[in-house]
Amino acid sequence: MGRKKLEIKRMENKSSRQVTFSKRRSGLIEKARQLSVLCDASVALLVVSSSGKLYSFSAGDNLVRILDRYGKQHAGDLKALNLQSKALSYGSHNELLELVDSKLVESNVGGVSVDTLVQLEGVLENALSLTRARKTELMLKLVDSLKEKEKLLKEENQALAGQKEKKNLAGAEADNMEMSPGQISDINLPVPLPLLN
Amino acid sequence: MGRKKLEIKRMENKSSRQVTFSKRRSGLIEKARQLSVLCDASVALLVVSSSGKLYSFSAGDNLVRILDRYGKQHAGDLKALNLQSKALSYGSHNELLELVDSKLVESNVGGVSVDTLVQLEGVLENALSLTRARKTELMLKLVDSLKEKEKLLKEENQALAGQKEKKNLAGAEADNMEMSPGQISDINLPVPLPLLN
DNA sequence: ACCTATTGATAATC
DNA sequence: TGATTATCAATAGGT
Repeated sequence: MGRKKLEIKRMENKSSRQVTFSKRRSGLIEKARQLSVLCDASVALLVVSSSGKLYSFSAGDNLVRILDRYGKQHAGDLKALNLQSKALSYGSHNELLELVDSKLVESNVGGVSVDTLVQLEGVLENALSLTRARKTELMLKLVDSLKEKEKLLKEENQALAGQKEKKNLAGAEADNMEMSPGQISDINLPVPLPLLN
Repeated sequence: MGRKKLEIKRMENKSSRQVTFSKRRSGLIEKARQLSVLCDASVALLVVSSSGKLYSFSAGDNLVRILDRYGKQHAGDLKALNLQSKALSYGSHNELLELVDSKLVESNVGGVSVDTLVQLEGVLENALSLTRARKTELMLKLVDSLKEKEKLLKEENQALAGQKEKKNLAGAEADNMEMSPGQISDINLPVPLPLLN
């Protein structure tokens, strides 16, 4: 559609190519918007120019959420491309993110209230803290039970060694552990770790 | 374009909405393809129908690679806003949010989008995930070392008990632990926990 | 950026 | 769905 029929192949003239890129990109975005509105759909559009500049657009839903949905349906593909970690970081706490996103969408029209975001951050962090705390608590129980067991075993061990000494007059070679309980405690993980690095 | 001018608003008739969805989706994809070929660009397109079905298309490059480029580009935005380092450092969320706030006010209309903030959420979550993962890893090491120690103690214990039996002909009352290793393993915390509840 | 001759996309219909 | 076609919309080339 234009003054001349245009073959669909790479335009050789650089300037007209740029002009066409700009025009058609706008047109594409408008079409995407219309599709979204008319048909109640969500559309995400990413365009990378030959010079590497990125243009993104979304309608009907937040772009990140659309990408996330794609990520969920193609976890295998992502894994193959070593992007799994990203997918997982979104996926595992997906519930929360969706909550956050919905709240964001809620307060979208009047401009996003930072106060709302602060509140959401709080909620998110709270939830994560809760999870961490719970996990830590349970793991600490595990560790405690193991230490307790170790203690009992050592006591029994010593008792047996004592008996052995009484009954058997030969020397004993017990207590030959490489790690003392003190050393083990020093591995000490429950301490907050530096974030990333 | 069609027999009648069509207002761009949600089509009420369900069946015609579906037909239009299908047609316009095809048209949009064709436009995307043309843009890619004519202008030597890469295009990624994700469409989610109102029923939740996902359609994806890409031209000029692999879809996942385009999405990945988006992720990197976005990371760049955050970095440009000097948020990345702060987000990754250990500072309080309030501090970070105040920074976000000020940046938002600064570049009010043109710059920072909700998408960016959502991405920020992702960064924070990622960081927290990493911390949790590291903590878990170290705690697992602790647990492993304790289990190893337990195993050694038990072995020694049994050896001593065996010696005791040999030397001392009376019966033995060893192995009287309340928790078997199996029971302890069942506490099993390293498994991802449900978020909130 | 703006203009318009033209081509392209598509709404209604079958 | 798929095909047809009267119309509307996008845009190529020019200014």
